[in-house]
Amino acid sequence: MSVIISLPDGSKREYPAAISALNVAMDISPRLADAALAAEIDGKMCDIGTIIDHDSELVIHTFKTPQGQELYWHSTAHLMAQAVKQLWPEVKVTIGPAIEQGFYYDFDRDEPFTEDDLAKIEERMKELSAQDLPYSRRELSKAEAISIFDKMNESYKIEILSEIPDDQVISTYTQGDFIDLCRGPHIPSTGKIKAIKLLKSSGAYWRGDEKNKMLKRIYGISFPSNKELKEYLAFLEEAAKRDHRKLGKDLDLFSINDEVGPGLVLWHPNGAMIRHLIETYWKDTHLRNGYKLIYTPHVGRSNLWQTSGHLGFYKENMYAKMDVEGQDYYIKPMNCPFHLSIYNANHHSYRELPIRLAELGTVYRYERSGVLHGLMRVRGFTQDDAHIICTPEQVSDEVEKLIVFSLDMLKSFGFKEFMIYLSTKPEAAVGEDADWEMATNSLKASLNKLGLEFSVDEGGGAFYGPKIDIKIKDAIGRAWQCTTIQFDFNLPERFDMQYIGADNQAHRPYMIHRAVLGSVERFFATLLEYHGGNLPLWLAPVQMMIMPITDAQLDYARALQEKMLARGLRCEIDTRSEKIGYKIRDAEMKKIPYMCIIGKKEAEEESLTLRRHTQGDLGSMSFEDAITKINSEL
RNA sequence: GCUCAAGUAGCUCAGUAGGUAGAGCACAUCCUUGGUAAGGAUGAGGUCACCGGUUCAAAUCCGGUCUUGAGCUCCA
Repeated sequence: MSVIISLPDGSKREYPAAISALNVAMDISPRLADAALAAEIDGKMCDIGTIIDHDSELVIHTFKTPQGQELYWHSTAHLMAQAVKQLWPEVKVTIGPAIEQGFYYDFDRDEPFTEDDLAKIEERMKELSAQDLPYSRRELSKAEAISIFDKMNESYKIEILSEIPDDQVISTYTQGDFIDLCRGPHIPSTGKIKAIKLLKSSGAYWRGDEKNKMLKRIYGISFPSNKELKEYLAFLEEAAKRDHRKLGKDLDLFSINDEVGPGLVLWHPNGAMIRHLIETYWKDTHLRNGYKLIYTPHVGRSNLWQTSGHLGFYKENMYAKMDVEGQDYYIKPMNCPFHLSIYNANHHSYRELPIRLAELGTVYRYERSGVLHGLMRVRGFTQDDAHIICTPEQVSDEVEKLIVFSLDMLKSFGFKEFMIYLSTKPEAAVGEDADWEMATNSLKASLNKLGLEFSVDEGGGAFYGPKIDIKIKDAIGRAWQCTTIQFDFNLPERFDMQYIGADNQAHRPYMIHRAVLGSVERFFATLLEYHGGNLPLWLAPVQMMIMPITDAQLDYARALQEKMLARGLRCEIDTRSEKIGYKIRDAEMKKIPYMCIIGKKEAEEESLTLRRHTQGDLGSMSFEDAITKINSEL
């Protein structure tokens, strides 16, 4: 009985009898066999040693495929657990999955793992890797599994087992003296894990629930070669340099201080200038795209929040009420109720729709202290908020415009890669099914029409409507939400919003709630990290520094500055009595895009010498040539 | 909010058998007027996060509070 195996490149191989995936890999090339970590047989992930006894499609996974990496890191997590159990037998193991970059394992241990502990564990892992222990799979019944882990006093494993259906086949993986409950598959042996680095330890709740016990988590990463590990560590180092908190301090952009309060941002002049430029651009773009700008108060009476429902479902995130002449007021965590109040101030005809109300609205939310993070998570922030109120017929057109509008705006700040998510109806939701369907479909249809790739988060929508989120990555690959486009079936109802249709009847409009940048603070942070502090010329707070070689050129420098300012360039002069090298170094470190150096020669010729940050000397030229050159970059 | 770690000059950091603080950069003044990433001298600058305790004596040891960081959880 022969076995025909189809490979991803479309080729087929025939074998006279059943054969292991590893042997097929060997047959293709010994190098592949060496790199092989697991097999995907007819779409199912299996150990590389799995015997194939019928015609199948086979994919061999190595560290080069995402699935291969995942297994590799998962197996490394097992290796780490083995090392920990050998060093501290009393520690209980819980779970240890692979994550996007590496793996972690949660342990139940009273004392935290110290730096020294991590080093010890890493050392032991290397020893175990050198022993090249095979990961061997064993299938057994639930009862058998329970008895094994019960003997080892691994109560967390018992808890996991107790939740698995009785008839399901349970598998364990053993390497050396370590046995773990695991679905698998795993890499063939510990020897494949060549380079290991344990990165940090921290606390984590059992099953992510803060009512449960706090476990001790260790994060790590591993690679098939030291070279790859080194590259990864270098990447982390590079990323740290781009951290917006560091750049914010170095470039004197913003600060957050204890006296003022955590999560509340102070914008210094340089940061404020960048923010001003972002906001001005934002307003212009919105006006050009049919939005109306509005302004609304920072506080509002409690009945407003009663109507909106925020006091019911959002109270935990709101600051405590304040008393104003016996009335309760709240500082706003959202802009929507104000925007809707503006809509409701007048009667509206279907002829006016869509109405697009936009505001850079500053909101305050009480965030738990542990979640604050630079400008990314703060307690007071400005949403680039807008509400689009339209008729059912206008919905898909509006959604499509909105997606294009959002992506265009993000692109104009230099961003190129986005992750798009579509979130659909959750279990508990308000609104008619027909509305949900119509809204979700128009979101999906628009994304498809625009040829955009997106992932669907089934049931991930807000209770009041489906949404599209666009995320941007920060320096170390963490994704942060910027754009959110959300349907809202809740507030139009609660605020009894209406428009008069062609039939002279009152109708309920559709409402889309959206933010493109998300919040100015978060966007500013991602922008800064994305550009590593080297902002595009149009966003640089100081675009040019004029540097006279000696004091003799000061007058010429001032005249030049005036001419630059008149042409709209943000330009300053370094008048300090320092050498040119010193001034240049200073301007380079402040990441000022253009340096304009003038000495005796330039003053006599009425010319200037330009230098571009990150590029160096551009040579001497006339004032007009310099302006032309600079303008070409704007 | 929880776990762990940390908080010393504007910034980056030294400072443990407890004995009332130190460097570099930045800043000020003076000298120097020097052509593409740090010229020299002098000086000023600190309630060692805050509150309490132990001690003859606390940046240092103990307790509490605040803040920051890494996570958990949550979100723009």
